[in-house]
Amino acid sequence: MVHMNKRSGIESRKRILDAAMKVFSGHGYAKANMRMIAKAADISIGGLYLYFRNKEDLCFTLIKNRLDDLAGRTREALGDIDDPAEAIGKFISIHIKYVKKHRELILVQGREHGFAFGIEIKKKFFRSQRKLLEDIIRKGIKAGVFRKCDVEESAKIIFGAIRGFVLSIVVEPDSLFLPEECSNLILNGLVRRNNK
Amino acid sequence: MVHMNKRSGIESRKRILDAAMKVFSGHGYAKANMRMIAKAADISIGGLYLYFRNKEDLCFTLIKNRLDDLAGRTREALGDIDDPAEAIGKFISIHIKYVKKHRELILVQGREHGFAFGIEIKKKFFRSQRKLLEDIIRKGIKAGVFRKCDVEESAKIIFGAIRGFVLSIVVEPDSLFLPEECSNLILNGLVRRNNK
DNA sequence: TGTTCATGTGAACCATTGTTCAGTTTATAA
DNA sequence: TTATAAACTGAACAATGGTTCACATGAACA
Repeated sequence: MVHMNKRSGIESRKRILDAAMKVFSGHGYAKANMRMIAKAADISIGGLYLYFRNKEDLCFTLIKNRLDDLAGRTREALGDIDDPAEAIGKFISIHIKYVKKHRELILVQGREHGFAFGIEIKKKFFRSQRKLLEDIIRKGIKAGVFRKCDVEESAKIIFGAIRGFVLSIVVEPDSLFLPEECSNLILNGLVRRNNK
Repeated sequence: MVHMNKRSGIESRKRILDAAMKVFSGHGYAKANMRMIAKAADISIGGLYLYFRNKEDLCFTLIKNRLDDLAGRTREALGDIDDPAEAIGKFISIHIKYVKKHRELILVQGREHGFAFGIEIKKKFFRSQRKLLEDIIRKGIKAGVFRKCDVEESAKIIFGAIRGFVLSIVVEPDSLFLPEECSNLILNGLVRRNNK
């Protein structure tokens, strides 16, 4: 056995995160174990604990990174859009595209294992995303584009629907869920318009 | 210790299912263990295995029962509704109400533990529910009430949205998600109608 | 009374797994 | 070369938990 130890700490940490991502994704939190992650990261079991307090901390870090990333991308993308309808469409498409790219980790977050870990961080994320939606809706109503409605409740419902799209894509990766179709439904509904 | 054994088998099976429901609901699949279920069902650990092959089989039976029940209720409720818009509303409200009643078990199904158990049964359930939606949409288009659209894709999206409502309610039981508001969005969309 | 069998028991088995810690290795600098 | 500390190792520990099995119980019946 070749000894490959003595690498830079920062690099090892990254390797562990990458490996953990793969292992958690492939097996889920409960069935993934530290030995698998250690092997995948080409480090010893004990080595893992140099960089993460425990299994939970490791998974938590993974989730937090992803959520922060998505939140940042969303804010950024919405920055230069004025049309509320277009903003809603963008909001939806960002989320759908993000899922298709990071399907694996979302599988892990699901409901996996006992309860509440990372629940706080997730709730915070959801709240901030909903706030963005609320801003768009308020703007849309003020501009006369959207119908008058309870802004908070609507944002909650729309974000709920998006969560459903995300979940469906995660569970059935082959299903289409074209962003345009999804936002078309949210924007225009199922009922036929008079002027068409 | 009083010996309470020698009860009818069928009754014991029911007691076990009730107990399992409570325990799985309260702790999730992974953290629930056979000892807890045995105690809650007032039976011995070994006794559990007289009625269910293993932990998975026990949980699977629970889920299957619930899904069959919901599928039956849906079919029944939609039977005597002709108006497509009303049918969509009913479909949504049935699901939302069902979740609020059986929140616990849905928590268990989530994504819990490794992979695929009960996945087949769930997929079958989803397929059949989507079929119901497709029928409603097709009828609505034919009647000129709904806009022309890809029926299958629309059903998938709407069912996806409903899944999101369900998930949101499960995770945040306090949130409202009024059925009327939800179907209003699905039916009419966010954008303001001309005639209003 | 004695036999049968469905029903029930729970200690014990065994595999798994998160975590620790006493010790090893190597880069760096004095 | 030697000392120091950061990086790393993996056997061992301790707890958990699904499952089994040899045995017990009691209702029904001959």
